[in-house]
Amino acid sequence: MSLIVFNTLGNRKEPFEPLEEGKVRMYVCGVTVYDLCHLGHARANMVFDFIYRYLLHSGFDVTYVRNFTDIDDKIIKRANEEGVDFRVISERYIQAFYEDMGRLGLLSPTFEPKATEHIDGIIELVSRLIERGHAYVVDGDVYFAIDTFPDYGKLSGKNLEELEAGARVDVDERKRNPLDFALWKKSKPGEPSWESPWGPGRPGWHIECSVMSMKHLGDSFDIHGGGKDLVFPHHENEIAQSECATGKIFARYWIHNGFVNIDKEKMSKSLGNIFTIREILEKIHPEVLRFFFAGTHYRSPIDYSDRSIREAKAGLDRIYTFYDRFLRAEEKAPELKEEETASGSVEEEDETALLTLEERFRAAMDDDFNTAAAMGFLFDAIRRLNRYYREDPAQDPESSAFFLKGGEKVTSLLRVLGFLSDDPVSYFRYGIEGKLKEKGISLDRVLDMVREREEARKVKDFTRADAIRDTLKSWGIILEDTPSGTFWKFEEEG
RNA sequence: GGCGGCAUAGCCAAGUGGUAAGGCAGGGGCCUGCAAAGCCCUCAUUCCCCGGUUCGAAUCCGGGUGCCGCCUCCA
Repeated sequence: MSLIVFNTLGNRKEPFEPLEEGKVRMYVCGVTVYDLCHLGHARANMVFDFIYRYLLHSGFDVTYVRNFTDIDDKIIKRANEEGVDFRVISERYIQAFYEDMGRLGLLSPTFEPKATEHIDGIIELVSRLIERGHAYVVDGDVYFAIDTFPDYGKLSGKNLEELEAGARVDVDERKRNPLDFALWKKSKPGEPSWESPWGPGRPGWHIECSVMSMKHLGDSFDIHGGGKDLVFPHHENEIAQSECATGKIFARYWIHNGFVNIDKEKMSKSLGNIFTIREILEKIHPEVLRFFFAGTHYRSPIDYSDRSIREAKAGLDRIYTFYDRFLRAEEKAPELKEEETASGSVEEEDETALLTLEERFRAAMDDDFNTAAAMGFLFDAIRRLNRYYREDPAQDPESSAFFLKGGEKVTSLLRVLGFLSDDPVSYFRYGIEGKLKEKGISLDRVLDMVREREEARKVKDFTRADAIRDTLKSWGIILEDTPSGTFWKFEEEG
């Protein structure tokens, strides 16, 4: 069993063989920090979080680099609008990025370099490209000459004639080829700039990724990732400039994630359907978003809508209900985990299903990180295990032992994908303050009512108990009576 | 116009040429004071259409149709 990944370079699945055995060097294009992160960023980063976590789980020593583009036109524009230094803008959004990604439960990459911290390296790489005849200086700007790289287009599957014919950009007369791109941009007066052999200026967009990836990962490394939209021109250009500078293969496996659509439409500023991560997290638990993303293969487009989120929440609720049962069982009868399995009360089919669970999970993940299939196996296991759950383990130790042992497996695999970072109670009450406030109800009031209802039930005053339950229901609160007490949570909503 | 991708139940979605995972929603039942949660049963003789290859195709090939993405800053 070994990992297969879909490589955009070549457009097919390939066995994954790292340059150095047991070690993976991975670079993922990060964000340009000029605004808050939206759902699309959430998906891209979540997808690579799944990949990162799975590679770690598979035993690889992973060096994961994700950059910040902290100097570019949009940042400058924003800074001008606010009348502040561009660093004020970039720092602000870098902090916001950390907050958002932290809340999404993403593991931190090994390195998170910033473009402005690598200006020397950028100048050096650009100089080398000029020396080697792959770049030329025009009036303070430096361009990469794509005609000097015969492989140009190999990633995106384009050929030069088509590209030139289809070029819609305004043709800059100073470029030798309309598709030549800027490595270094001369700065206009008042713009942030760094000294360089070609005069004051700043790096072009593509060059920073080549410099930062090679600095941390070497001239050649294993995985380079990003959103599908980066294939052309960004990644194509990175390959051109990197391979021309070093004469070596740049990244070997190119992984690109699909887009997020909103109600079947592309997210765009003009449609006004861009949701920021923090806006979404006001309403829904971060893991609901994680579950939502895990449900679709990373290369496919995914459609965000009230309905799809409601369905994702329902699915994750099921997982957390199971997790809650598992924790309770573990607390009640920890010794059962040590019990020998072979027991008459467990169906052979269920026993087998649990024994092969990890294998099936791995096979799915090994097949180009198929999280959706992996989740399917986990749900199958959860359904089977729920049959063996007993409120009182002492009544049926054999079943309970099976439930506990299976639960341990299932929860550990869920954690591989970044789930179960919360405890069940706080999961089910996520956003409680905001929700109660919206309805003008205090938490104490809810707690009192739940207590009062329990009292009423004890004395079999079911009319009173049901009345209270109905009232709570009208506030969107669902009650669950269990032998160990009454539990309450919010019902599903958008 | 060029390049690429996708079309699987009411919805979401996986699917390695061998006889359609899983989730959500729905229906019936068990459990429950009643519920909720959970469990059981049920829910695509069929995978956009038409041909072909094959003993056998959702999976491969050819031709349609329909969506989508990239080619311009974009995750």
